[in-house]
Amino acid sequence: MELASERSGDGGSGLKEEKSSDDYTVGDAEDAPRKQEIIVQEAPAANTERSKQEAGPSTSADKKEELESTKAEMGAVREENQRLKRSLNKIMNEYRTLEMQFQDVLKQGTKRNKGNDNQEDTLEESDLVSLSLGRVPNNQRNDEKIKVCKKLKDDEGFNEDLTLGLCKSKSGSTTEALPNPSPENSSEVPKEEAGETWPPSKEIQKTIRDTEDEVAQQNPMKKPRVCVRARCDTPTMNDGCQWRKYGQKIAKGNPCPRAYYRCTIAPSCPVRKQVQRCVDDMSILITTYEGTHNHTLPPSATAMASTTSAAASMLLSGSSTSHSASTPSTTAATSATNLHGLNFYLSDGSKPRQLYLSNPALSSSPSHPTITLDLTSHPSSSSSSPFVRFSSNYNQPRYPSSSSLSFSSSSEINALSWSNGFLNNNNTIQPPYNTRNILGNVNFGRQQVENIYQSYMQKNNSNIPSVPQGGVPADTISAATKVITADPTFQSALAAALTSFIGGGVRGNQGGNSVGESPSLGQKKKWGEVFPASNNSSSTLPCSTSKVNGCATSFLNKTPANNTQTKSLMFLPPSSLPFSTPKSASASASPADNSDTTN
DNA sequence: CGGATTTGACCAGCGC
DNA sequence: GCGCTGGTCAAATCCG
Repeated sequence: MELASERSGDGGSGLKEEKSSDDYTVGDAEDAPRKQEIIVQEAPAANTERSKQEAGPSTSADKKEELESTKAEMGAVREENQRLKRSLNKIMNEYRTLEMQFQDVLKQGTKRNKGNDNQEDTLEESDLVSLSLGRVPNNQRNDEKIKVCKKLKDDEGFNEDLTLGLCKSKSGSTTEALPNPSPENSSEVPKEEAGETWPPSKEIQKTIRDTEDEVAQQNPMKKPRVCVRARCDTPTMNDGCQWRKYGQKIAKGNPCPRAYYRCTIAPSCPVRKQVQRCVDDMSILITTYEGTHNHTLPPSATAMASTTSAAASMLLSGSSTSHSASTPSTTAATSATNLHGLNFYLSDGSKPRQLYLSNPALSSSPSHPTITLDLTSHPSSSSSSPFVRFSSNYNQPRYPSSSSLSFSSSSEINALSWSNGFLNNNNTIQPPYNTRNILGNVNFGRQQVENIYQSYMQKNNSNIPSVPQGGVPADTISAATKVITADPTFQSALAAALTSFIGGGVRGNQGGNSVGESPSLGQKKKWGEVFPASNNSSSTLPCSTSKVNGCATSFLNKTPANNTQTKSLMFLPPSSLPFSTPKSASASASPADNSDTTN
């Protein structure tokens, strides 16, 4: 009832109409039980009404009519209920099938790699559903995952296994799920303005702003934000984009000022980012991206762009799904998201949770859905299990969902380059979090990651050179790869995320010949310029907007020392990293690595 | 001199 | 309605 009206009344964006049946079922699923309640509750109410009427002057014909209409109504609701149940069952069957495939691959991989798995992270396993493409220590691990699945399935509020970790998407593209099909969402389509130079005329700027305002008005929901947490000693993180600083403010609760940047690659690009040090750990740089690039991105920026884009899309579609909930504030909403073709199910939670956002200031915008990409290692993970984690965070009760996608190396050996590369420290100060809601937790072994990455890059005709292969059993890799590549949506989604991390490292591995970098961006700064002497973050805090600008994030901080350790995936020598310098917007384009680009 | 950065002022949203 | 806060603007300043 309420549900139906909300759904139909959501016209404006035309989004809902495009939602796949799968998406529907997510929201509907949750509502199914509620509908039953309603049905049950309705009957007595109707009876009461009838009894009142009986006492009154109404005729028996009227009563019959009313009774019949009520019955018909109930019947319709029941039918709808049944339909939803069937849809859910179908989805769950597909999910289980996929899960089984993964389990098989994992078992194969486990047999070959026993002994390397002791280093596996000891995260709150019972709370994480991990789909590991890498090494999985033992079958027990799998059992645990299955248990978790069951546990989740049994979760109250869910009529039928609604808490999916990963699910093949049946719906259309990510953009279809965007509530607001504004130009921002068409980052892949080169815009005419892309060739224009910044600063556009004031008229143009005004026009742009007006347009944005209109869009904003049409969409009460504010733009989703993608928050990237990374250890970084330099004031800003290099993300391959060109940024122009337009403001700085000291936010409440954080002594370090927050810097505001605009994307200057295209004059009309609405993308903005905020950069601030984490108040809890000054070595952590929190970069928040908002908006979607409406222009082509330099190769170096596309990786993170797709990742953040996907993350943003996840938020958007998640929010749209949440809209379907009849009582958002109380629902354990399970939202599905099409993340580059991959459905990330934002699993429920009775309360909104702040995951990984250790900087309240950055998450203070109440109506900004925020997804956090935590590139710092996880506090409770072992030293050899660095994490890169996605977590969405809606600051509203209506978005009580969170999800995480973590990339961790399972074995110490294979984790070397990863952990040393981008996930160097483990002393991240992060708020305690409840992983109960984290359902989609994917662990990848390095080799698997590389294969996925390669596959993705090939698929996308990337210039980025392939990753050198390591010594992981080929069939293990191929098996995992097979499964992954068998599902293009899964592949693309994973790749989108992975490339954002690997990209810089891989390119850098080319010893400065990185093809993917765009010299045009003027990022010709040398390592020394980027990482001025001090490794002491406190002295180089962006707080004071020092002239040091580019930051490859801590991913690379330890790189030089570790280059010799790994036989494959290594992170570049600093000199090959085109970091930005503070003094030029064009220089602030950082083709290197981790970046952001929101879409 | 042109472009980027800095920084105080201004505006809008939100909570009380 | 008022004050607080986040976000943005734009003149001043800096730098190559």
